[in-house]
Amino acid sequence: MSKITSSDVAKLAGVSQSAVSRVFSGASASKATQEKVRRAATELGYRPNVLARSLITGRSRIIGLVVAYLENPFYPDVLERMSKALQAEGYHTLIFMASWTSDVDRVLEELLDYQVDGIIAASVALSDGLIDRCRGAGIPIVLFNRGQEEGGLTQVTCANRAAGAAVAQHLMATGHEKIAHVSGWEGSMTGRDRAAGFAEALAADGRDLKVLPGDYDREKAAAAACELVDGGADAIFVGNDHMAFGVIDALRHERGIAVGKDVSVVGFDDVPMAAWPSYDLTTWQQPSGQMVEAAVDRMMALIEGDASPQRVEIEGRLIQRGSSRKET
Amino acid sequence: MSKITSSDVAKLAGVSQSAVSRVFSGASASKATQEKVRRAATELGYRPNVLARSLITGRSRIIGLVVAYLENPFYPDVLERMSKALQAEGYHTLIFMASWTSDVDRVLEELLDYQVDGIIAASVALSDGLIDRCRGAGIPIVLFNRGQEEGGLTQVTCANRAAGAAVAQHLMATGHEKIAHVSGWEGSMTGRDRAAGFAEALAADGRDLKVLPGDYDREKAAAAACELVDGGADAIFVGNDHMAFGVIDALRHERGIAVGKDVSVVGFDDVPMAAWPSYDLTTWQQPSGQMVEAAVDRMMALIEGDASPQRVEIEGRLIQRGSSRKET
DNA sequence: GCAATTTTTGCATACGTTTGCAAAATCACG
DNA sequence: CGTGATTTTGCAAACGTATGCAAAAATTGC
Repeated sequence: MSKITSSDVAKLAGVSQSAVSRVFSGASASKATQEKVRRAATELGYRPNVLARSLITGRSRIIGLVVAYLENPFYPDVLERMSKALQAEGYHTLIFMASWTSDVDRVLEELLDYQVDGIIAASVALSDGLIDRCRGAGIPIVLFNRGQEEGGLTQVTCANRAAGAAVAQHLMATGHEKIAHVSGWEGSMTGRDRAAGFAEALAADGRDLKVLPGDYDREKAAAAACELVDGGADAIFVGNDHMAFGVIDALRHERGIAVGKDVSVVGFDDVPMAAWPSYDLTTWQQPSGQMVEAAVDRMMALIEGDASPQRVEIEGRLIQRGSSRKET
Repeated sequence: MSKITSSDVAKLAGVSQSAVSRVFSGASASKATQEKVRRAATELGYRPNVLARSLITGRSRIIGLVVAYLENPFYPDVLERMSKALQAEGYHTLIFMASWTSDVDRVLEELLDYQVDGIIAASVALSDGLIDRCRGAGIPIVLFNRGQEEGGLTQVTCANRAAGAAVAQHLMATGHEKIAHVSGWEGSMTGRDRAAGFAEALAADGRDLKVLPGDYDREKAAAAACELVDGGADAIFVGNDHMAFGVIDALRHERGIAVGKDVSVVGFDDVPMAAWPSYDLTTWQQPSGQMVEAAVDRMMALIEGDASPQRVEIEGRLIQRGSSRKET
């Protein structure tokens, strides 16, 4: 049973505890002591206690990552990238599942108890009270793939509005007549922006648009799509890939529709599965790598203190595949 | 800028700092002080500093979760459940990505630096040195969905051998002649057990078996399956669902094979996607809920100290769907 | 080889809690 | 109301580290 402390190492190395601390925290120390301390440390198997260190430095090198649901494969991908990117910066990830059932606030309070150096909220809305609290405690927040009007928070998203518009342009250019939309969740700005951009572009061409809510739910989206097609739609823009797969399955297997011929389906995200031949989904690519990079970069800047809240928008691009008609 | 400590609360409440501590750590305190302290605490917005508490109690209420890759949708599901289950027990999850590129050991050392109360390793092998180290430090380890001969560790897996055998029985009973297997990774006991059980059951019936390695990689598995089918196979058992989807896609779109008629494909895991009509995959169900429950339960017992290493095997069952022939 | 300067070192304190101990307060009960 | 038993309370010492400060050692210039 071991609890090796810096004092133990100090004793063995014949130096003071402070010397050991200095060697491991990278402060100045002579070659001689460096050597002695390192030797003693490896002999005893000593490693500094991060918690004790945090207590005194006031920085835990822990980032709290709040994520709502991992059913949509976009988020596991983001989680993996995020965790690795933070690891590379010497930070670690304390993860919190904020299923819309449990209230986010209580969960976030617990996060704060761990003295996290920052919070990244992926696809989760934060209450104003919480935001104030974090600001008071000097804990930076970065919103990932979710915008929020209030709070003046740093946020990293795709250029959703422009993307929605671009998808609309594409569908019009490829000769679709009755264009419809299965939207995300009304409470998410991300979803609203996509829908708004899409609607604007159609309106600019004098077309009207039928929208049904999908709420990021596969089944609900599938049902909505069926209803839209029954109403004569020949193109459906779906709020994300995860729903789009459900839509394709339903159209194909419940309605017997040839997706990509009779009806075009376009998704959003470009998760790996979108490239699989069974779906071959035309979709707007959200470059998760770039987005994660930006989020981590902003977080680091905020922690260093030399940054003010900022809205980062990553472009992305349309990936044309077989689920949508190519020619007019 | 706030850093409200128990002393601040004590001052406001007119009691000693220890009194505050006692109220928040659930020790005995009179109704009167309870009241005074709580009032003062909420007024100041005080919450105990978990790190400081951990330093003295020696328990961080953090569990380190090591996970290799989230590409296989089985793991996001597990991660979500695990994190929630631990949250419910008052623990939190520090996540570590151990991509086979970065060496697991270094990553785990960092985990230990955070004084985690336990480590759950999902689908990751631990070096003997690491295991000794953890045992020395009294940190319990639970292996999830991965066995390990050595080390005498607690592990939670599916009854892989029996499951493999059952799949073989099923394929024989439904009249398949040339049965083949795309295996997982040789380095994983989980994969080896499934393959072994499968092979044994076939051998018991006097049949031989062609096996090609899939290494849990979608593309590699797809190529292997094509090769097997070219060699005349009429049934393929694939080491997990994630690979099976690749296999189905390849057979269907590259070879033009009617999966479920010409060739049967059986997977392992029963991830949600397996039920989607585009794949409709016959597969062995690993009850992730039960497995997570067992893993967390074992972990709690180990932390309490009243448990010895144990191997838990969850049964699971075959889910018959359209990717395999039903009748003989 | 000596004074002036720089680097290295140890001492002591602080970080925000929990907890053993003994004193103080409260309670039960004749 | 007094005595003994019980509960509540404050004091002070931990937990394992970082760091300001002053003393000691090493380095430099001449």
